[in-house]
Amino acid sequence: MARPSGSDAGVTGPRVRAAAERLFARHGYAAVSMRQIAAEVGIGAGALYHYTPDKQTLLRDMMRDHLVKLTTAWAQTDPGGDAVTRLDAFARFHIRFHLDRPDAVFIAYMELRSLEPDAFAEIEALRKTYEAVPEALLRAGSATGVMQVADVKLAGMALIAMLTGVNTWYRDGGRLDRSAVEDVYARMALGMVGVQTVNA
Amino acid sequence: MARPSGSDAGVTGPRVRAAAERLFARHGYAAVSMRQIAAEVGIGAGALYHYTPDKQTLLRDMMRDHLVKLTTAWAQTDPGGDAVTRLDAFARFHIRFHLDRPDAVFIAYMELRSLEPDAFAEIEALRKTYEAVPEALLRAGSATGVMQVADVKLAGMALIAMLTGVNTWYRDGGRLDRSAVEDVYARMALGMVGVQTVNA
DNA sequence: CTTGGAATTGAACGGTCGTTCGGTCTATTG
DNA sequence: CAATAGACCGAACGACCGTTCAATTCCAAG
Repeated sequence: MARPSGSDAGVTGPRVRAAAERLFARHGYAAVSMRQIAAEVGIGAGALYHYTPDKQTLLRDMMRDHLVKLTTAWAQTDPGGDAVTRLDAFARFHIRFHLDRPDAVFIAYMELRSLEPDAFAEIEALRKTYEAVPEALLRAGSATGVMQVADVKLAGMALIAMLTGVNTWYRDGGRLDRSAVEDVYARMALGMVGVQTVNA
Repeated sequence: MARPSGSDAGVTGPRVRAAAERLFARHGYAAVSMRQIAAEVGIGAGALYHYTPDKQTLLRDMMRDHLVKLTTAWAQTDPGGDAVTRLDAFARFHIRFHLDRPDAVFIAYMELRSLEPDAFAEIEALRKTYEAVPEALLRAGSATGVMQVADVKLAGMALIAMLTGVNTWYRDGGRLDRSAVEDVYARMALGMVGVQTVNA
């Protein structure tokens, strides 16, 4: 037998990427076999090669897609205006975006080491593009004196690490919902750079 | 041939653990073979089994050692006294301890998924023990009113994520040395919970 | 100087890996 | 209704996996 009824590249392609994302996030790139991905989709291992030239490209494409979406989504969300408003918006955006796609986030952070040199360089550049966002924002707030930032670069890294950390513990249906978490973190983010907020 | 001259379990054992730690951190547990570890130590793969019953135990022991050392080291560093002093000390301690053993830290954070259920439960419990440290500390500062903490649990997680994040970018010989990094982060940690520090 | 245990080798086990490919069937096009 | 394009199967490739084990050699104790 071959080519079973109902087969359709337009459907199978996305399912391959989705299955790979789930499995890579759960078990790690190296620990997941092409046969496992294929089984999840319900096809033979050989058929995967209609959708990706190899396993490495599957990973690379998934990381690039995530990072490109991340930066373009912020560009569309950035409210502009004063630095405090923008920082508040950034903190909330980052948490929301990351909580919406935990698997992609996990992979983008943890599988950098699984990338071969070319792919690593590409992905690393995209990551740095996003890291420049809070940095520019803090620099602006620092320049106008509304924020007290001892070191813009460090504060930017600290901010991202703090916000991304939400993904390690947040679970839907827990004590706080997403918007409550956003509130608490936005306030801490502002406090971190010396902006006091009302309502203790 | 067998048993070459100079062989010594007292020397080889630690070298096996060190090689495994380096390789697991660099490439991930699943991506490292017993043969690679053995080659790094300069012995055959079979000889590894004099030092560990299996690969999984190698990982488990390494994670347990790290987390036990982490909590006992804080117990010996905790200055006691008021919450602000202790939080400052905690931030500095966490950064220093983590920068001193980046491989062990990386593994403890990233290879939880590589642990089989029993091992996972043990390691997870140790991790929670340490996470309770900043939480208790923030609760104390919040109770006396010297800190403004909207949510103790979240602030504790945010603090740890922020501090651990230093490991992702810090390199010796960079723009700032360790104590300068400690200064900046300790200040941000205090700001995060509403404690303003002098000297903007 | 002998002897026994410890450290190690290297071959071997069954299994899985990523990837290739010839053949086969289905859906679509003309 | 015939032909073509392409989705898929399943077997096969060589390589490597974690682990075991008999054989071998070295070191230390008596």
